Amino acid sequence: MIDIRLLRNNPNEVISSIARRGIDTTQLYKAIELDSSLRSITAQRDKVRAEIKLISKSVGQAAKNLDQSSIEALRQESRQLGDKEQELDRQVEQIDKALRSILLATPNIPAIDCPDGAGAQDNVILRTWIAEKGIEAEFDPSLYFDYQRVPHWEIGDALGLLDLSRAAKLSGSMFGLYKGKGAALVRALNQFALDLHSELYQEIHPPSFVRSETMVSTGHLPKFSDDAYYMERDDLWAIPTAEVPLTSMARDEILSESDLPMRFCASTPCYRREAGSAGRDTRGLLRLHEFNKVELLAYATPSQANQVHQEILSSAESILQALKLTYRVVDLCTGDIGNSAARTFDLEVYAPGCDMWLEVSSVSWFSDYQARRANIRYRPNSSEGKKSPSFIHTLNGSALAWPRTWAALVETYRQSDGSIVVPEILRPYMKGMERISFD
RNA sequence: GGAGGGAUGGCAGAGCGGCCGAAUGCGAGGCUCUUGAAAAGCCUUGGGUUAGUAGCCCCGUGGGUUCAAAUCCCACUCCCUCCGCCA
Repeated sequence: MIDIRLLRNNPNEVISSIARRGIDTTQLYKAIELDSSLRSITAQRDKVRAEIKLISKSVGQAAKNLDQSSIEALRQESRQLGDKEQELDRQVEQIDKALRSILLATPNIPAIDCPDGAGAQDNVILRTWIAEKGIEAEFDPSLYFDYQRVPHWEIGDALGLLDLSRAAKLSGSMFGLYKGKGAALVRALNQFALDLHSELYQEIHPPSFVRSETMVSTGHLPKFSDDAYYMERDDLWAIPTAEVPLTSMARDEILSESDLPMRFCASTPCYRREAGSAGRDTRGLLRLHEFNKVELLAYATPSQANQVHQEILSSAESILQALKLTYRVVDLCTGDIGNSAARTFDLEVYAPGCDMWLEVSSVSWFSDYQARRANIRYRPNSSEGKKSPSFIHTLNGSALAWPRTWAALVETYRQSDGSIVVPEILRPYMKGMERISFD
Protein backbone atom coordinates (compact mmCIF):
# COMPACT_ATOMS: atom_id res chain seq x y z
CA MET A 1 0.00 0.00 0.00
CA ILE A 2 1.29 3.42 -0.81
CA ASP A 3 1.52 6.12 1.84
CA ILE A 4 -1.60 8.27 1.79
CA ARG A 5 0.32 11.16 3.33
CA LEU A 6 2.86 11.04 0.54
CA LEU A 7 0.02 11.16 -1.96
CA ARG A 8 -1.68 13.99 -0.07
CA ASN A 9 1.44 16.12 0.21
CA ASN A 10 3.02 15.43 -3.18
CA PRO A 11 0.10 14.44 -5.39
CA ASN A 12 1.68 15.32 -8.72
CA GLU A 13 4.95 13.63 -8.00
CA VAL A 14 3.35 10.42 -6.73
CA ILE A 15 0.79 10.19 -9.50
CA SER A 16 3.28 10.81 -12.27
CA SER A 17 5.61 8.19 -10.78
CA ILE A 18 2.89 5.58 -10.72
CA ALA A 19 1.84 6.62 -14.21
CA ARG A 20 5.27 5.44 -15.40
CA ARG A 21 3.81 1.96 -15.16
CA GLY A 22 1.55 2.89 -18.01
CA ILE A 23 -1.62 2.41 -16.02
CA ASP A 24 -4.66 4.59 -15.54
CA THR A 25 -4.23 6.82 -12.48
CA THR A 26 -7.56 8.64 -12.38
CA GLN A 27 -8.56 6.69 -9.26
CA LEU A 28 -5.76 8.40 -7.39
CA TYR A 29 -7.33 11.82 -7.89
CA LYS A 30 -10.49 10.36 -6.44
CA ALA A 31 -8.46 9.03 -3.52
CA ILE A 32 -7.16 12.50 -2.77
CA GLU A 33 -10.70 13.89 -2.70
CA LEU A 34 -11.92 11.05 -0.49
CA ASP A 35 -9.01 11.59 1.85
CA SER A 36 -9.75 15.27 2.32
CA SER A 37 -13.46 14.76 2.97
CA LEU A 38 -12.65 11.85 5.25
CA ARG A 39 -10.48 14.06 7.37
CA SER A 40 -12.97 16.89 7.63
CA ILE A 41 -15.89 14.63 8.52
CA THR A 42 -13.75 12.70 11.00
CA ALA A 43 -12.90 15.96 12.71
CA GLN A 44 -16.61 16.85 12.95
CA ARG A 45 -17.43 13.45 14.39
CA ASP A 46 -14.66 13.65 16.93
CA LYS A 47 -15.91 17.01 18.11
CA VAL A 48 -19.37 15.56 18.76
CA ARG A 49 -17.80 12.62 20.56
CA ALA A 50 -15.86 14.95 22.83
CA GLU A 51 -19.12 16.69 23.77
CA ILE A 52 -20.80 13.40 24.54
CA LYS A 53 -17.94 12.41 26.80
CA LEU A 54 -18.16 15.66 28.72
CA ILE A 55 -21.90 15.26 29.20
CA SER A 56 -21.48 11.72 30.39
CA LYS A 57 -19.11 12.91 33.05
CA SER A 58 -21.59 15.51 34.25
CA VAL A 59 -24.22 12.81 34.50
CA GLY A 60 -21.94 11.01 36.88
CA GLN A 61 -21.60 14.17 38.94
CA ALA A 62 -25.34 14.84 38.93
CA ALA A 63 -25.98 11.27 40.01
CA LYS A 64 -23.79 11.82 43.04
CA ASN A 65 -25.78 14.91 43.94
CA LEU A 66 -29.06 13.05 43.39
CA ASP A 67 -30.10 15.76 40.99
CA GLN A 68 -32.73 13.81 39.04
CA SER A 69 -34.02 16.61 36.83
CA SER A 70 -30.65 17.62 35.43
CA ILE A 71 -29.74 13.99 34.85
CA GLU A 72 -32.75 13.59 32.62
CA ALA A 73 -31.94 16.78 30.73
CA LEU A 74 -28.37 15.72 30.14
CA ARG A 75 -29.44 12.31 28.95
CA GLN A 76 -31.75 13.87 26.42
CA GLU A 77 -29.00 16.08 25.10
CA SER A 78 -26.54 13.23 24.90
CA ARG A 79 -28.95 11.02 23.02
CA GLN A 80 -29.47 13.69 20.41
CA LEU A 81 -25.74 14.12 19.99
CA GLY A 82 -25.50 10.35 19.75
CA ASP A 83 -27.76 10.36 16.70
CA LYS A 84 -25.61 13.00 15.09
CA GLU A 85 -22.48 11.05 15.90
CA GLN A 86 -23.88 7.91 14.33
CA GLU A 87 -24.75 9.68 11.12
CA LEU A 88 -21.27 11.18 10.83
CA ASP A 89 -19.65 7.89 11.72
CA ARG A 90 -21.62 6.15 9.00
CA GLN A 91 -20.22 8.61 6.48
CA VAL A 92 -16.69 8.16 7.81
CA GLU A 93 -16.93 4.40 7.40
CA GLN A 94 -18.31 4.66 3.90
CA ILE A 95 -15.61 7.06 2.71
CA ASP A 96 -12.88 5.14 4.46
CA LYS A 97 -13.93 1.93 2.77
CA ALA A 98 -13.94 3.56 -0.66
CA LEU A 99 -10.52 5.09 -0.05
CA ARG A 100 -9.08 1.86 1.24
CA SER A 101 -10.22 -0.15 -1.73
CA ILE A 102 -8.51 2.31 -4.09
CA LEU A 103 -5.31 2.24 -2.07
CA LEU A 104 -5.26 -1.56 -1.87
CA ALA A 105 -5.56 -1.78 -5.63
CA THR A 106 -2.89 0.85 -6.28
CA PRO A 107 0.52 -0.56 -7.21
CA ASN A 108 3.77 0.54 -5.64
CA ILE A 109 5.69 3.61 -6.77
CA PRO A 110 8.55 2.45 -9.02
CA ALA A 111 12.09 3.29 -7.92
CA ILE A 112 13.60 6.39 -9.54
CA ASP A 113 16.23 4.33 -11.34
CA CYS A 114 13.77 1.71 -12.54
CA PRO A 115 13.96 1.99 -16.34
CA ASP A 116 10.95 3.38 -18.16
CA GLY A 117 9.10 1.10 -20.52
CA ALA A 118 5.77 -0.28 -21.60
CA GLY A 119 6.40 -4.01 -21.35
CA ALA A 120 8.86 -6.87 -21.40
CA GLN A 121 10.40 -5.64 -24.68
CA ASP A 122 11.71 -2.55 -22.86
CA ASN A 123 13.52 -4.41 -20.11
CA VAL A 124 17.24 -3.71 -19.89
CA ILE A 125 19.74 -6.55 -20.04
CA LEU A 126 22.41 -5.56 -17.53
CA ARG A 127 24.88 -8.36 -18.08
CA THR A 128 25.24 -11.89 -19.37
CA TRP A 129 27.34 -14.49 -17.62
CA ILE A 130 28.77 -17.10 -19.93
CA ALA A 131 29.15 -20.37 -18.10
CA GLU A 132 31.52 -21.91 -20.64
CA LYS A 133 33.97 -19.04 -20.10
CA GLY A 134 33.19 -18.34 -16.44
CA ILE A 135 32.98 -14.60 -17.12
CA GLU A 136 30.61 -11.86 -18.16
CA ALA A 137 30.61 -11.55 -21.94
CA GLU A 138 28.53 -11.26 -25.08
CA PHE A 139 26.18 -14.15 -25.60
CA ASP A 140 27.37 -16.38 -28.41
CA PRO A 141 24.96 -19.11 -29.57
CA SER A 142 27.74 -20.83 -31.53
CA LEU A 143 29.19 -22.03 -28.23
CA TYR A 144 26.56 -24.75 -28.22
CA PHE A 145 26.79 -28.07 -30.03
CA ASP A 146 24.00 -29.66 -31.98
CA TYR A 147 23.55 -32.35 -29.34
CA GLN A 148 22.64 -29.63 -26.84
CA ARG A 149 19.84 -28.44 -29.08
CA VAL A 150 17.37 -30.99 -27.78
CA PRO A 151 14.44 -29.79 -25.64
CA HIS A 152 14.29 -31.11 -22.08
CA TRP A 153 10.99 -32.93 -22.54
CA GLU A 154 12.61 -35.09 -25.20
CA ILE A 155 15.69 -35.65 -23.05
CA GLY A 156 13.56 -36.41 -20.02
CA ASP A 157 11.51 -38.86 -22.01
CA ALA A 158 14.51 -40.59 -23.55
CA LEU A 159 16.38 -41.04 -20.28
CA GLY A 160 13.27 -41.83 -18.26
CA LEU A 161 13.58 -38.75 -16.06
CA LEU A 162 10.21 -37.21 -16.77
CA ASP A 163 6.74 -38.64 -17.30
CA LEU A 164 4.53 -35.76 -18.28
CA SER A 165 1.81 -37.87 -19.83
CA ARG A 166 1.25 -39.63 -16.54
CA ALA A 167 1.33 -36.26 -14.79
CA ALA A 168 -1.48 -35.25 -17.15
CA LYS A 169 -3.35 -38.44 -16.33
CA LEU A 170 -3.19 -37.62 -12.64
CA SER A 171 -3.78 -33.90 -12.68
CA GLY A 172 -4.19 -32.52 -16.18
CA SER A 173 -1.84 -30.36 -18.16
CA MET A 174 0.81 -28.15 -16.61
CA PHE A 175 1.80 -30.54 -13.88
CA GLY A 176 5.17 -32.27 -13.55
CA LEU A 177 6.24 -35.77 -12.68
CA TYR A 178 9.91 -36.57 -12.25
CA LYS A 179 11.16 -40.14 -12.11
CA GLY A 180 14.22 -41.93 -10.83
CA LYS A 181 17.39 -39.94 -11.42
CA GLY A 182 15.27 -37.06 -12.67
CA ALA A 183 13.57 -36.90 -9.27
CA ALA A 184 16.91 -37.24 -7.52
CA LEU A 185 18.23 -34.34 -9.55
CA VAL A 186 15.44 -32.00 -8.34
CA ARG A 187 16.03 -33.12 -4.81
CA ALA A 188 19.77 -32.49 -5.19
CA LEU A 189 19.19 -29.00 -6.54
CA ASN A 190 16.94 -28.18 -3.64
CA GLN A 191 19.30 -29.49 -1.00
CA PHE A 192 22.29 -27.82 -2.58
CA ALA A 193 20.62 -24.39 -2.68
CA LEU A 194 19.51 -24.59 0.93
CA ASP A 195 22.98 -25.63 2.05
CA LEU A 196 24.58 -22.83 0.08
CA HIS A 197 22.47 -20.16 1.77
CA SER A 198 21.83 -21.43 5.25
CA GLU A 199 24.84 -19.58 6.67
CA LEU A 200 23.53 -16.14 5.87
CA TYR A 201 19.83 -16.89 5.71
CA GLN A 202 17.88 -18.58 8.47
CA GLU A 203 16.09 -21.61 7.11
CA ILE A 204 12.33 -21.66 7.57
CA HIS A 205 9.87 -24.39 6.75
CA PRO A 206 6.57 -22.52 6.64
CA PRO A 207 3.01 -23.71 6.03
CA SER A 208 1.96 -23.69 2.39
CA PHE A 209 -1.69 -22.89 3.08
CA VAL A 210 -2.42 -19.44 4.47
CA ARG A 211 -5.29 -17.18 5.44
CA SER A 212 -6.62 -14.40 3.29
CA GLU A 213 -4.97 -11.66 5.38
CA THR A 214 -1.64 -13.25 4.69
CA MET A 215 -2.22 -13.05 0.95
CA VAL A 216 -3.35 -9.43 1.26
CA SER A 217 -0.14 -8.47 3.05
CA THR A 218 2.08 -9.33 0.13
CA GLY A 219 -0.29 -7.87 -2.44
CA HIS A 220 -1.53 -11.16 -3.88
CA LEU A 221 -5.05 -10.30 -2.78
CA PRO A 222 -7.50 -8.78 -3.47
CA LYS A 223 -6.39 -8.00 -7.00
CA PHE A 224 -4.96 -11.33 -8.11
CA SER A 225 -7.32 -13.84 -6.55
CA ASP A 226 -7.83 -15.55 -9.93
CA ASP A 227 -4.19 -16.57 -9.99
CA ALA A 228 -4.28 -18.48 -6.71
CA TYR A 229 -5.81 -21.76 -5.55
CA TYR A 230 -8.41 -21.34 -2.86
CA MET A 231 -9.86 -23.95 -0.51
CA GLU A 232 -13.31 -22.72 0.21
CA ARG A 233 -14.14 -25.19 2.94
CA ASP A 234 -11.35 -23.98 5.13
CA ASP A 235 -10.95 -20.46 3.81
CA LEU A 236 -7.29 -21.04 3.00
CA TRP A 237 -5.11 -20.16 0.02
CA ALA A 238 -2.30 -22.29 -1.40
CA ILE A 239 0.80 -20.10 -1.47
CA PRO A 240 2.04 -18.98 -4.92
CA THR A 241 5.50 -18.41 -3.43
CA ALA A 242 7.27 -18.63 -0.07
CA GLU A 243 7.35 -14.85 -0.16
CA VAL A 244 3.79 -14.97 1.18
CA PRO A 245 4.38 -16.76 4.51
CA LEU A 246 7.89 -15.38 4.99
CA THR A 247 6.73 -11.79 4.68
CA SER A 248 3.79 -12.27 7.00
CA MET A 249 5.77 -13.95 9.76
CA ALA A 250 6.36 -10.52 11.27
CA ARG A 251 2.88 -9.19 10.61
CA ASP A 252 1.73 -6.67 13.24
CA GLU A 253 5.12 -6.75 14.91
CA ILE A 254 7.59 -4.06 15.85
CA LEU A 255 11.16 -5.26 15.31
CA SER A 256 14.18 -3.58 16.77
CA GLU A 257 16.60 -1.91 14.42
CA SER A 258 19.56 -3.79 15.83
CA ASP A 259 18.04 -7.06 14.60
CA LEU A 260 17.90 -5.80 11.02
CA PRO A 261 18.50 -6.88 8.39
CA MET A 262 16.85 -10.26 8.99
CA ARG A 263 17.36 -12.86 6.27
CA PHE A 264 15.39 -16.04 5.64
CA CYS A 265 15.37 -18.86 3.15
CA ALA A 266 12.74 -21.48 2.55
CA SER A 267 12.05 -24.30 0.16
CA THR A 268 8.34 -24.61 -0.54
CA PRO A 269 5.93 -25.82 -3.16
CA CYS A 270 4.33 -22.97 -5.13
CA TYR A 271 0.84 -23.12 -6.57
CA ARG A 272 -0.33 -21.00 -9.48
CA ARG A 273 -3.49 -21.23 -11.52
CA GLU A 274 -1.85 -19.40 -14.44
CA ALA A 275 -5.31 -18.16 -15.33
CA GLY A 276 -4.10 -15.56 -17.79
CA SER A 277 -1.61 -17.72 -19.60
CA ALA A 278 -3.60 -20.60 -21.06
CA GLY A 279 -1.82 -22.02 -24.08
CA ARG A 280 1.51 -20.34 -23.34
CA ASP A 281 4.63 -22.37 -22.69
CA THR A 282 2.58 -25.53 -22.42
CA ARG A 283 5.33 -27.92 -23.35
CA GLY A 284 7.58 -29.50 -20.81
CA LEU A 285 8.37 -27.87 -17.52
CA LEU A 286 8.21 -24.24 -18.55
CA ARG A 287 4.94 -23.37 -16.87
CA LEU A 288 3.42 -25.52 -14.12
CA HIS A 289 0.58 -25.19 -11.65
CA GLU A 290 2.77 -26.66 -8.95
CA PHE A 291 6.51 -26.39 -8.61
CA ASN A 292 9.18 -26.10 -5.96
CA LYS A 293 11.56 -23.32 -5.35
CA VAL A 294 13.96 -22.02 -2.76
CA GLU A 295 13.20 -18.46 -1.79
CA LEU A 296 15.38 -15.81 -0.15
CA LEU A 297 13.74 -13.00 1.76
CA ALA A 298 14.88 -10.13 3.95
CA TYR A 299 13.52 -7.47 6.26
CA ALA A 300 15.63 -4.31 6.22
CA THR A 301 15.65 -0.67 7.20
CA PRO A 302 15.14 1.77 4.31
CA SER A 303 18.82 2.66 4.35
CA GLN A 304 19.91 -0.99 4.23
CA ALA A 305 17.49 -1.94 1.50
CA ASN A 306 19.57 -1.20 -1.56
CA GLN A 307 22.57 -3.12 -0.32
CA VAL A 308 20.45 -6.09 0.72
CA HIS A 309 18.81 -6.06 -2.69
CA GLN A 310 22.21 -6.44 -4.35
CA GLU A 311 23.16 -9.09 -1.83
CA ILE A 312 20.13 -11.25 -2.62
CA LEU A 313 20.80 -10.79 -6.31
CA SER A 314 24.34 -12.06 -5.98
CA SER A 315 23.20 -14.94 -3.75
CA ALA A 316 20.81 -16.02 -6.47
CA GLU A 317 23.49 -15.57 -9.14
CA SER A 318 25.96 -17.61 -7.15
CA ILE A 319 23.81 -20.73 -7.55
CA LEU A 320 23.72 -20.39 -11.31
CA GLN A 321 27.45 -19.79 -11.41
CA ALA A 322 28.07 -22.82 -9.21
CA LEU A 323 25.90 -24.91 -11.53
CA LYS A 324 27.79 -23.44 -14.49
CA LEU A 325 24.69 -22.31 -16.32
CA THR A 326 24.65 -19.31 -18.64
CA TYR A 327 22.31 -16.58 -17.53
CA ARG A 328 21.58 -12.90 -17.87
CA VAL A 329 20.47 -10.24 -15.42
CA VAL A 330 17.51 -8.19 -16.56
CA ASP A 331 16.45 -4.88 -15.06
CA LEU A 332 12.66 -4.89 -15.39
CA CYS A 333 11.12 -1.70 -16.72
CA THR A 334 8.23 0.20 -15.14
CA GLY A 335 5.76 -1.52 -17.46
CA ASP A 336 6.86 -5.00 -16.44
CA ILE A 337 7.62 -4.97 -12.71
CA GLY A 338 5.08 -6.52 -10.39
CA ASN A 339 2.45 -4.51 -8.59
CA SER A 340 4.11 -4.59 -5.19
CA ALA A 341 7.66 -4.07 -6.41
CA ALA A 342 9.61 -0.85 -6.72
CA ARG A 343 12.54 -2.43 -8.55
CA THR A 344 13.10 -5.94 -9.86
CA PHE A 345 16.00 -7.83 -11.40
CA ASP A 346 15.18 -11.06 -13.16
CA LEU A 347 17.64 -13.85 -13.68
CA GLU A 348 17.09 -15.68 -16.93
CA VAL A 349 18.95 -18.87 -17.59
CA TYR A 350 19.71 -19.95 -21.10
CA ALA A 351 18.17 -23.27 -22.17
CA PRO A 352 19.90 -24.31 -25.41
CA GLY A 353 17.44 -27.08 -26.21
CA CYS A 354 14.42 -24.80 -26.38
CA ASP A 355 16.65 -21.88 -27.32
CA MET A 356 14.96 -19.74 -24.70
CA TRP A 357 15.95 -17.51 -21.81
CA LEU A 358 13.97 -18.86 -18.86
CA GLU A 359 13.10 -16.70 -15.90
CA VAL A 360 14.27 -18.65 -12.84
CA SER A 361 14.51 -15.87 -10.31
CA SER A 362 12.97 -12.50 -9.67
CA VAL A 363 14.78 -10.37 -7.13
CA SER A 364 12.61 -7.54 -5.90
CA TRP A 365 12.67 -4.57 -3.59
CA PHE A 366 9.21 -3.71 -2.31
CA SER A 367 10.14 -0.57 -0.35
CA ASP A 368 7.56 -0.21 2.44
CA TYR A 369 4.64 -1.30 0.26
CA GLN A 370 4.23 -4.78 1.72
CA ALA A 371 5.28 -3.72 5.21
CA ARG A 372 2.51 -1.14 5.21
CA ARG A 373 -0.04 -3.76 4.23
CA ALA A 374 1.33 -6.27 6.71
CA ASN A 375 1.99 -3.64 9.38
CA ILE A 376 5.60 -4.61 9.99
CA ARG A 377 7.61 -1.87 11.65
CA TYR A 378 10.90 -1.38 13.40
CA ARG A 379 11.89 0.77 16.33
CA PRO A 380 14.93 2.87 15.41
CA ASN A 381 17.94 2.66 17.71
CA SER A 382 17.33 5.14 20.47
CA SER A 383 20.81 6.68 20.48
CA GLU A 384 19.53 9.93 19.02
CA GLY A 385 16.51 10.50 21.19
CA LYS A 386 13.20 8.72 20.90
CA LYS A 387 11.84 7.97 17.48
CA SER A 388 8.55 6.36 16.71
CA PRO A 389 8.39 3.07 14.84
CA SER A 390 8.43 3.16 11.06
CA PHE A 391 7.83 0.63 8.35
CA ILE A 392 10.54 -1.80 7.32
CA HIS A 393 11.42 -2.59 3.73
CA THR A 394 10.94 -6.09 2.37
CA LEU A 395 13.06 -7.73 -0.32
CA ASN A 396 13.09 -11.16 -1.82
CA GLY A 397 14.28 -13.29 -4.64
CA SER A 398 13.86 -16.82 -5.74
CA ALA A 399 17.06 -18.61 -5.00
CA LEU A 400 15.86 -20.58 -7.98
CA ALA A 401 12.72 -22.15 -9.37
CA TRP A 402 13.46 -25.80 -9.98
CA PRO A 403 11.56 -26.94 -13.07
CA ARG A 404 13.08 -24.31 -15.34
CA THR A 405 16.51 -24.72 -13.82
CA TRP A 406 16.20 -28.46 -14.24
CA ALA A 407 15.23 -27.92 -17.88
CA ALA A 408 18.17 -25.62 -18.61
CA LEU A 409 20.47 -27.97 -16.80
CA VAL A 410 19.65 -31.16 -18.70
CA GLU A 411 19.75 -29.28 -22.00
CA THR A 412 23.09 -27.65 -21.25
CA TYR A 413 24.73 -30.79 -19.90
CA ARG A 414 23.55 -33.15 -22.65
CA GLN A 415 26.41 -35.06 -24.27
CA SER A 416 26.82 -36.34 -27.80
CA ASP A 417 25.81 -39.84 -26.70
CA GLY A 418 22.55 -38.52 -25.24
CA SER A 419 23.59 -38.87 -21.61
CA ILE A 420 23.77 -36.01 -19.13
CA VAL A 421 26.81 -35.06 -17.09
CA VAL A 422 25.93 -34.20 -13.51
CA PRO A 423 27.38 -30.78 -12.55
CA GLU A 424 30.27 -31.30 -10.20
CA ILE A 425 28.75 -29.27 -7.40
CA LEU A 426 25.68 -31.53 -7.34
CA ARG A 427 27.52 -34.85 -7.24
CA PRO A 428 27.77 -34.99 -3.45
CA TYR A 429 23.98 -34.76 -3.42
CA MET A 430 23.65 -37.55 -6.01
CA LYS A 431 25.69 -40.20 -4.25
CA GLY A 432 28.68 -39.19 -6.32
CA MET A 433 26.95 -39.87 -9.62
CA GLU A 434 28.83 -38.27 -12.51
CA ARG A 435 26.56 -39.06 -15.38
CA ILE A 436 22.95 -39.91 -16.08
CA SER A 437 22.82 -42.32 -18.97
CA PHE A 438 20.45 -44.83 -20.51
CA ASP A 439 19.72 -47.60 -18.02
C1' G B 1 -15.38 -33.83 16.61
C1' G B 2 -16.75 -33.39 22.40
C1' A B 3 -15.79 -30.80 27.37
C1' G B 4 -13.57 -26.89 29.95
C1' G B 5 -10.18 -22.39 30.52
C1' G B 6 -8.21 -18.01 28.43
C1' A B 7 -7.14 -13.41 25.08
C1' U B 8 -5.21 -6.33 28.61
C1' G B 9 1.03 -2.15 26.89
C1' G B 10 8.14 -5.14 24.67
C1' C B 11 7.11 -9.36 28.41
C1' A B 12 4.55 -10.89 33.01
C1' G B 13 0.13 -9.48 35.38
C1' A B 14 -4.05 -6.29 38.20
C1' G B 15 -8.46 -4.03 36.83
C1' C B 16 -16.42 -2.40 41.86
C1' G B 17 -20.22 0.37 34.38
C1' G B 18 -18.15 6.73 35.33
C1' C B 19 -12.00 8.83 39.15
C1' C B 20 -8.78 3.55 33.40
C1' G B 21 -5.08 4.47 27.99
C1' A B 22 -5.13 1.44 32.21
C1' A B 23 -2.02 -0.47 38.96
C1' U B 24 2.32 -3.35 39.87
C1' G B 25 6.71 -6.13 38.53
C1' C B 26 10.38 -7.10 34.82
C1' G B 27 12.70 -5.22 30.59
C1' A B 28 14.47 -0.80 27.86
C1' G B 29 16.40 4.40 27.75
C1' G B 30 18.36 8.85 30.41
C1' C B 31 20.63 11.06 34.78
C1' U B 32 23.21 10.95 39.75
C1' C B 33 27.06 8.45 42.45
C1' U B 34 32.01 5.92 40.59
C1' U B 35 38.78 6.14 37.87
C1' G B 36 35.53 2.55 35.13
C1' A B 37 31.84 -1.09 35.98
C1' A B 38 28.35 -3.33 39.28
C1' A B 39 24.94 -2.06 43.03
C1' A B 40 21.79 1.79 44.62
C1' G B 41 18.77 6.20 43.88
C1' C B 42 15.95 9.58 40.67
C1' C B 43 13.36 10.29 36.04
C1' U B 44 11.32 8.59 31.35
C1' U B 45 9.06 4.68 28.55
C1' G B 46 2.38 1.55 24.23
C1' G B 47 0.35 2.33 19.27
C1' G B 48 -2.45 5.19 15.63
C1' U B 49 -4.62 9.71 13.47
C1' U B 50 -3.29 14.94 13.17
C1' A B 51 0.51 20.72 11.74
C1' G B 52 -0.14 19.29 16.91
C1' U B 53 2.67 17.66 24.12
C1' A B 54 -5.25 19.77 21.47
C1' G B 55 -9.22 16.40 20.32
C1' C B 56 -10.40 11.49 18.75
C1' C B 57 -9.46 6.01 18.29
C1' C B 58 -7.21 1.25 20.06
C1' C B 59 -7.74 -3.59 26.40
C1' G B 60 -8.57 -10.59 20.37
C1' U B 61 -12.53 -9.21 16.14
C1' G B 62 -17.49 -7.65 15.02
C1' G B 63 -22.25 -6.27 16.84
C1' G B 64 -25.63 -4.85 21.08
C1' U B 65 -27.31 -2.54 25.98
C1' U B 66 -26.31 2.47 28.38
C1' C B 67 -26.04 9.44 29.14
C1' A B 68 -21.31 6.46 29.86
C1' A B 69 -18.17 -0.23 28.41
C1' A B 70 -11.50 -3.13 29.26
C1' U B 71 -15.63 -3.99 32.76
C1' C B 72 -22.63 -6.23 31.10
C1' C B 73 -25.02 -9.20 26.71
C1' C B 74 -24.54 -11.82 21.79
C1' A B 75 -21.70 -13.83 17.69
C1' C B 76 -17.06 -15.03 15.69
C1' U B 77 -11.65 -15.92 15.61
C1' C B 78 -7.38 -17.58 17.89
C1' C B 79 -4.60 -19.93 21.96
C1' C B 80 -4.21 -23.55 26.08
C1' U B 81 -5.79 -28.19 28.82
C1' C B 82 -8.42 -32.90 28.76
C1' C B 83 -11.12 -36.79 25.84
C1' G B 84 -11.86 -39.09 21.03
C1' C B 85 -9.78 -39.86 16.07
C1' C B 86 -5.47 -39.88 13.01
C1' A B 87 -0.50 -39.17 10.17
